[in-house]
Amino acid sequence: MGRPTIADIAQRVGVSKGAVSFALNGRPGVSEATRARILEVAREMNWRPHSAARALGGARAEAVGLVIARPASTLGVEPFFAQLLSGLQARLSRQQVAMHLLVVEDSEAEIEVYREWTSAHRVDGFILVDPKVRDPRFAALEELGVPAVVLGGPGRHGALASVWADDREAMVSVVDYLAALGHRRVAHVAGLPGLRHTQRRMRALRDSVKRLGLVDAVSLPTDFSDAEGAAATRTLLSRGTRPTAVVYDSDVMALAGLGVAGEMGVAVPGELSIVAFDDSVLTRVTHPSITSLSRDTVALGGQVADVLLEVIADPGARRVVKTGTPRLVVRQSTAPPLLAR
Amino acid sequence: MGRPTIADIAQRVGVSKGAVSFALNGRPGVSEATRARILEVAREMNWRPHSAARALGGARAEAVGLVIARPASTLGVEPFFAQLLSGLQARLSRQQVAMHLLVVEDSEAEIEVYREWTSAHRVDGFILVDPKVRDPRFAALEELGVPAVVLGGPGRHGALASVWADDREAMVSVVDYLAALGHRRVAHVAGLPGLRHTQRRMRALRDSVKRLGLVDAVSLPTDFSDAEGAAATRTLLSRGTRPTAVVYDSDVMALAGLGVAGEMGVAVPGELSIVAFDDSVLTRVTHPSITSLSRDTVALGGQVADVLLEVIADPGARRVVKTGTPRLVVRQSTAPPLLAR
DNA sequence: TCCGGCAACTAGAGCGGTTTAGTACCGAAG
DNA sequence: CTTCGGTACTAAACCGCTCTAGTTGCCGGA
Repeated sequence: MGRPTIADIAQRVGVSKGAVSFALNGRPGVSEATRARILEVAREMNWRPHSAARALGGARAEAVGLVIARPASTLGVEPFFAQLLSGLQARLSRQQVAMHLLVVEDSEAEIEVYREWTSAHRVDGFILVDPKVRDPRFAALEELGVPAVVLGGPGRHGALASVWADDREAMVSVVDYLAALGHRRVAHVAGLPGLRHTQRRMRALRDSVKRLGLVDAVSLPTDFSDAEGAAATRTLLSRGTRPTAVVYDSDVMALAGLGVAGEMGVAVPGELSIVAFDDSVLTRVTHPSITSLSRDTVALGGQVADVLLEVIADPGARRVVKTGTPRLVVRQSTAPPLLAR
Repeated sequence: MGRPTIADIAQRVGVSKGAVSFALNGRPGVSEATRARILEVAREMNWRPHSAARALGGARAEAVGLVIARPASTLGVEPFFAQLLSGLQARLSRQQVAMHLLVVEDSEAEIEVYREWTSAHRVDGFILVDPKVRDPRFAALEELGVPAVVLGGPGRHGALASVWADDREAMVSVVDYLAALGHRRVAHVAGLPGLRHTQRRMRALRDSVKRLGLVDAVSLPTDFSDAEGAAATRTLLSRGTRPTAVVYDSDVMALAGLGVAGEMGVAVPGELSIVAFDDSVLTRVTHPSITSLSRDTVALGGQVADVLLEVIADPGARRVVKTGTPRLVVRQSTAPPLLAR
């Protein structure tokens, strides 16, 4: 015989399948004596629920979906995703909720996966990352009527819940700090240009530069890889008038930039100050250590999980949570520019 | 009406459910004309299979499971997992196979999850990581009769498939290299002591030291965290006779060790050579850059996925794949010891 | 003309649960 | 003694799909 089913239990106890179902799900309809007997036999027979069968009946899948439309290789490069996963898992696994993970080519494929997993009751909700400027995924998810939470904001995702950090404020605080140190030419090695938060950071930089009367405000978009981060840094440092400070949209790129500076004989922080927009082990252990905007990505993952579980429990709720604004942790890579004028 | 089912299609086309099922699954039993008509209506109605219903009938879940028994926080710290995931995803998503991911407390909980997901047809197979010295998970998986591949080896996992790298040979090559440079006191900041590969590395170090007639061969176990890596380094460097070279079981710990050396005024590589057992962006971009054993973790993930898919396709197959031995990439953190005697 | 064989299709059981409608029984109230 | 109401339980439908055992109709061959 294969795995025991409730029918097997029912037969052994001498009751009907229905009674067994009631007993196992702790709902009324059986006496305490019978319930105890059924539970005992179930344990004895090593019975376990068949989630597919439950799903057929319309029950929860006890899983959430995370579909990422990036080249699979970026998963490994950026600590961000790993930490996010880490935070998500910490919260989800406490409730015995699993996570369905898939990396796809593009948003179109991503939407297709949303459709499939939803109609197959494979997951109870989705986590949407990397919101883009005109993002077709919002509408798709709303149309499916499936619980979802958008990581990154603010607002404007229709009725979807979201968890977001204030990128604008963060960028402003960085530029303010650099300006206060005496920097007048600040450059920005940005991430993927299609992403909303990249756009927000670029805009915040431009606005700050104007407000503070600084000279330069170039933002170079990249794909977040160390290679493009290094290339962008090389471009910036090869110019006639170099920036005296560079803000990187990720810690990996900042690290790569630091390497390029060393290679080109540009002293950090003497001739060039470096700020990373993301904090991790990497920024702490290098020499010089890198001044970073620190946000607790693991905690962020936890919050996202929380909000998603809430929305799943009560699909009416529209939660928009703003997480703590990343705060600047000053380390050795920033200093007043030597040649301030 | 909710989502369309094959019954809806059948009604619309004017055939039976069975005919629709045959048509959609490309099996004989319907004429080409009918098949075309059914496929068209299915597309028109935006039909998608309900995987739970299929799973009930015993079909593939088109998903594999990865259950990790480590504190969720380590996921974010170590590039290893992120890269592994990256490689796994690259291969799996090509076949539209998803991944069920869960982080649990301990091996016991892990085994329980194996039981549940297996009996619920939630996944078609498992990837087992971090094989331990006396590991109850092998027997559990075999008993369940579910396809699985063990990452780490060699052999001795009963009938389970495995993918492994030769840790012993790798460690030997490191110690040989250090000895050739003139080092006589080599220390080892190891990973979790319960893991098989940690044991193998420790044994390989002891054997090499004996074979080469070196002086010292201490291995300090840690939990892979940067904190314990730093602490272990502090311990080693506080001794009366310091090691002149330290081998770290992970890149994060090597980085932390490098930081500690700087903090204690120990010159690298002058007074201390550092080797990392894992390669990633981290080791490349620091100053000095760190000599590392480089293995392509992303490719490793791909191989694991391949083997698992094979074993799922043909459960009889017992595949044991040995991946390329990590090779030493020499960078700036290793040099002959200044005070060789 | 009749029969065998095959292609094309149908009916319906089955997968493992959940859930609803219905039944049997019991004690208390009228 | 009947009636009511509640508890404890059963039988069976149902979820969406797969798959087997039939059934039908048509064609070719003797």
